[in-house]
Amino acid sequence: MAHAQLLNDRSLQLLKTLVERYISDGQPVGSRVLSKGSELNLSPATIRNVMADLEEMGLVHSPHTSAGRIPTVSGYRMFVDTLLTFKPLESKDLSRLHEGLAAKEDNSDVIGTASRLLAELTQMAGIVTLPKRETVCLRHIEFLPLSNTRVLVIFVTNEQEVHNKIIQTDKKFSASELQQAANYINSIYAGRSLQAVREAVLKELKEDQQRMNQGMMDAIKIAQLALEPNGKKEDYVLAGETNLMGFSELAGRDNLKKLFEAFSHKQSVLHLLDQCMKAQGVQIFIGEESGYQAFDQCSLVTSSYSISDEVVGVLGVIGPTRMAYEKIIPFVDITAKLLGAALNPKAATPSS
Amino acid sequence: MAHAQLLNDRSLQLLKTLVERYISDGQPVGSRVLSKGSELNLSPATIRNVMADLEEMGLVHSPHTSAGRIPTVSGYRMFVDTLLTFKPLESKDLSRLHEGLAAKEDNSDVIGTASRLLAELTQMAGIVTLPKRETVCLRHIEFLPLSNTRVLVIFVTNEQEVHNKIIQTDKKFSASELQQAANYINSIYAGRSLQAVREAVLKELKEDQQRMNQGMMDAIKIAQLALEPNGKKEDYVLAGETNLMGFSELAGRDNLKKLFEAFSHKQSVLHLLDQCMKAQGVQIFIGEESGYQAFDQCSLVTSSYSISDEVVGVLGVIGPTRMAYEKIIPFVDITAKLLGAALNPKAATPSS
DNA sequence: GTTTAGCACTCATGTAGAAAGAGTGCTAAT
DNA sequence: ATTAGCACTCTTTCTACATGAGTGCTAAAC
Repeated sequence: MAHAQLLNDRSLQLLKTLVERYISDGQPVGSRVLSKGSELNLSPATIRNVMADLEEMGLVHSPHTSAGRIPTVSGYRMFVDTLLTFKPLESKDLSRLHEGLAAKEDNSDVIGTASRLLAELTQMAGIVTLPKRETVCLRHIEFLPLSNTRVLVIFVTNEQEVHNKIIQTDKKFSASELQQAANYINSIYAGRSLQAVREAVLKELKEDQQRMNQGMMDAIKIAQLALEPNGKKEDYVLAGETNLMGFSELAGRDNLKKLFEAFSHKQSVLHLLDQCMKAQGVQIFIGEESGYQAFDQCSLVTSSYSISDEVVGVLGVIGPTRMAYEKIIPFVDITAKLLGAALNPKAATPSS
Repeated sequence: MAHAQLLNDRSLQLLKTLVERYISDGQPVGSRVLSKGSELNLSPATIRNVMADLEEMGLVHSPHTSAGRIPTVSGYRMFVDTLLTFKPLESKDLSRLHEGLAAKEDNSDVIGTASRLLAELTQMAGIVTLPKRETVCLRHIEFLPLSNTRVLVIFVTNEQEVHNKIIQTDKKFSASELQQAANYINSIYAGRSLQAVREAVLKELKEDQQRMNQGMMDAIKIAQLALEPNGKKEDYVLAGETNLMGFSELAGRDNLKKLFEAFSHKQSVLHLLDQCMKAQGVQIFIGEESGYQAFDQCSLVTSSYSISDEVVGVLGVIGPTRMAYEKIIPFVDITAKLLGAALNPKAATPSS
């Protein structure tokens, strides 16, 4: 029977124009407009037949009997995967990006800027995870005594990232003892990766206790506490959430509320972004595909970004499923590349 | 004529019950319910007369001819200023507060906790500014060379607050030169207030150039750059914004959007909070009183909080004008006191 | 066999009017 | 000064009905 080739070129062509139309108008699209709006010269009746097929295959669906069709998640998926024809970035957007993400000497808030640019230029929400390098170099470490056995640890990594934490030591140390310990650690381990330092310290603790004097022992013990993996506080910078409040399709019920709650809990969002990090290049979650109810009405277009070929973070755009994928996808792609470039240390050549 | 004593006790009593009623029900309240709901045994007709008076005075207003009355901003103002009978905190709220704001050894995120507690227990949005002390003590300072003439400055203030910034120096310094400079500054200025250090450094620069050697000169110059007032980055922690999305009175039009945009710009909010800081004790902005359009539909109940009698920040609650002031006001008041106590350094007595 | 015209049918949307309900303002009686 | 009574206004809700968009199906046309 005729069902043998349901998914022929013509159906796909029609699906494509349907999705495009729905994205631009936001209204269910009927056979009439589709008949006029497509290259194919087909009558509405024929279109209706095709539509029935598409609906049977779950690519399209009707809110009610006498409305047009709107794409389902699978419909969108097929659209972005195989039918999409990308549109190049508008040059004004491109120049805004270049201007905002130019590699700067002063380490101003590039991540924040990227997020804001994503939001501003797409009129949706922008999101950028903080870069997290696997290999973090210890540059310098410092211990300061606080009350009792508490010690304030400050350490600098990767040339200019400052971290600090408070640890509890076994016994009370004086300022000068701590100073000595820090000197010891700095002299031996500065320049090596945190990971390596951690391992070396643990090894020292286990094996070589005999041949060390008390000062070295103390230093090693303190360092061990100080460099304990830090319950990795990943984080992201969100911008333009308010843009999402303009979309009527999100406004319904407490959709918007759920979404914003997800934003402030961060947990699930981070998990979602983590998945995107694994995949090289642009990654897209449409509606329920994300697996998080709060995002049911949203699509997420992301791309990982890299510093000197090492993937260190993810950035993307959050908006209604009905978004202009053909523009957004290249946009996110380029932004990721520019951000990577802006963060690249070798780009810190003297300028101006 | 009778108008001579428009604002007698009875009118005020009626205004009070009207506001209370409107706050609890959210519906315009008419003469009938007011007649039954008040101690005074008055007929609806009498009430209507009083209402007409109150309306004439701008304390109350009618959405349309045949609806009841709702309080105007002035009405609310009169209510909170002179009519309000506070309700004590519910004991479970109180214990939640104590539990969350107990003075802790580890400097966990007390500010964030306070904000979240405010939000959670009031079911509105909580806001807390970061504490900003006038007298900040320099504890320790450190300089690290970066590329070229850039230097990473790390300084610790008030026992355990770590700050860092990057400065541009005139000439390139080696690590050991910087180390010396830091030692010099630490040995002379540690323990004194930042303000004092800044002044002393400037004075040295102007006057005593002769009697110093090159190392001291360098140290002073670097310190001067490092301690330049830092374009004060005041900030606040907001929590539970999403609670605001539940209130229908805020949802109308793009009210909510404006409000959230204000939250993310921070500027105007900070200015508003600054005003609250000046006034000791609880401060209230009702609706338009704030002067910011975004807050037109909101009320803001704040209180400054202090560390050892020095006002260092503001905290508060943001919600619809129709909020339960009689509970919120004492609540904010107590929270401010508890937060102050939790931040008090002398509370860091050894425990557990 | 595919495409199309025609037609009955469904369903959302919009309009109009009627009835109900709530609350007021005013007047006159208490 | 207070209150009962009453006419009036305005919102809300419901029904009925028309409109229009879009469909599914069938039978004719290509």
